[in-house]
Formats: sequence, C-alpha cells, structure tokens
Amino acid sequence: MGRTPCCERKDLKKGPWGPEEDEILINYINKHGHGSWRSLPKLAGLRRCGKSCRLRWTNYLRPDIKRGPFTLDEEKLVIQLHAILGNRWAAIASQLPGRTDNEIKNLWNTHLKKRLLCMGVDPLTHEPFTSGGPTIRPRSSPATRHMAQWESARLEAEARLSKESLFFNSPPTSVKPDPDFFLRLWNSEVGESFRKLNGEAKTDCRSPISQASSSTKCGSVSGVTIDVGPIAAGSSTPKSSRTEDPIIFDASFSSCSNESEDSSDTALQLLLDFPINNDMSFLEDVDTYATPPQC
DNA sequence: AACCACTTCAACCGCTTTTGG
DNA sequence: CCCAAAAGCGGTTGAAGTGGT
Repeated sequence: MGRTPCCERKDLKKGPWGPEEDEILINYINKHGHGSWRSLPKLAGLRRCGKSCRLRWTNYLRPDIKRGPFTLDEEKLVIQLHAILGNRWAAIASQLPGRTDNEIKNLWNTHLKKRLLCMGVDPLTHEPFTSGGPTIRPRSSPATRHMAQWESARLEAEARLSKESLFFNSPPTSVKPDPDFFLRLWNSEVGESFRKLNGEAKTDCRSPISQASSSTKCGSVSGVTIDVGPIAAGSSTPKSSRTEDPIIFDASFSSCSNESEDSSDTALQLLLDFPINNDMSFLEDVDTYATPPQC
C-alpha cells in the first residue's frame, strides 16, 4: 500500500497557468486566505491540485514577490549563503526578501554555477579545483582564494562546533553541529555589521574585523549579541525552527575557551573577512577574468 | 526563412518533515 | 507513541524563447 497520490482527480489540469486561473486563485486567497491547500482548488473552483495552487501562489502570485533580474548584491548574497547552506534553497530564499526558492535555484543552476565553474571554483564545495580535479584549472584571483578560505573556515568552525557540542552535552546525544549556525551568525548583529561595513567599506579595503581591531573608524564588533541559537548550550535545534527563530547567544560565543587563538575566532574572522572593494566583481563581468577554454 | 542547438524558468514529481487526532 | 494527512522542499523536466548558421 503506497502513499496516496496528491491529486486523485483525473480531470485536473496540468501545465502553465492561464490568466483566468491566476485571477481566480488571487481573488480566492485575498478573500479567504489559502487555508488548506488541498481543499482550496475545489472551494475556489480550480481544476488544479492543491500542490499546484500552492506553488503558483508562493512562486509567482504572492504580492510580495520581487520580479525582475537579480541585482549584483543579491547574486553575491546567494553565493555567500550557498557556501554556508549548500542547496538549501528555501533557507537561502528566506534571506532574500521577495525572492523564491525556485527562483534562486534557477539562478544558481543557470548562472551562478557556471560562473563559479568558469572561475575554477567548484560550485559544490566552493573550493578551487585542484590540478587533479575536474577539467578546469584553478585561477588565483582574490575571489577564488577567498572562497577557499571561506570554505576551510567553515569546515574548521564546524569541527570546532562538534567539539563544543561534545563539551556541553553531557552525555552527548548528538554531536552533529547545527547546520544553521552560520545562518544565525549571518543574521546576528555581527553579520549585519559585516554587511553594513562591507557596503560602506568600499573606501577602506580592510575587513571589518581588522578595522575593529586596529581602528575606530567603523566601530568595534566586539561585545555584540550574537544569535547563534542553542547549539552552544548543547541542544540540537529542532528542524522546524532551524532558520527563522533568532535565539540570543551572548558574545561569549567563543569565550567558552580561553584560548586566545581560538579556531572559531579564526572562522569568525574569516566569515567577516569577505572581499571588500567588491572583490566579487567577477559577477559583473566574467569575461574580464582569464577564461578557461571551455567557458 | 528555416532549422538546430542552447538557455531559461515555470511547473511537476517524489521524497521528507511537520502537524494533528 | 503512532499514523495519516498536509505542507514543504529540492531535483528534474519540458515548453518557450533566443541566437547562430
């Protein structure tokens, strides 16, 4: 006995939506809300399955959808978030207001992936290809190097978090690091400061961290509240709250250890040390980079 | 103008996760 | 705790559009 099919009715329409169907759906949802997607088509008088209605609404008809091409900043953000989150399109989309997971997935598969490949960066790992790797030879552009730095920082921090989970969990039921640690960090004040500084720092090439530590020009990022969730407290985050709920974590984030050269500090520093001066300008014009033959 | 190859993106499919009884 | 239904998600598909010959 298998799973019941989502749409039993054989007369259900498939394929592209027509303007009349869109109108019916919009009118119905504006009037009644979507309620149960499964029963919506019947109530609204649509010959579609609920799943199809939900998809049409969330990916196309929702009023807060931002149409049009992605901006350079959005593309950068997608790449950065993909390095953190992998193919978790919904989580990535939640960081880009008005953009849908489907749209971001398409952007990635049709544009960004190719650009990274052309740069000699593995879109899966965000690491430069090694000489023994796939067909593309690595290029030593600052952006490429930075992505490699980023990825190793990520792995390093993951390893450290595993250690910390072990330390805090007694007995440890799960030592799997919360995959959303970085997203929370990204959403934290640190991430926000970074994003702001990254935008402002076009005139000052140093990373926010180095600015904070060596200059007062842009203020300090120390002592801020970081919402990295319950990971450091040793609990594993339930999946339902994995991306959205901010959980306050004090700046003692790395102070559980007194090591001055804490590896998570290194990771944090690298997190904040994304290329300033628009080092991802490759997005604007891939052709300005020496292009491998297959690009 | 006709054909073909390639690209894009909306929509579908099937699996997983969440929710509620 | 268990189970079924509903919702959510990511991978894949295929029609439409575009560019080259």
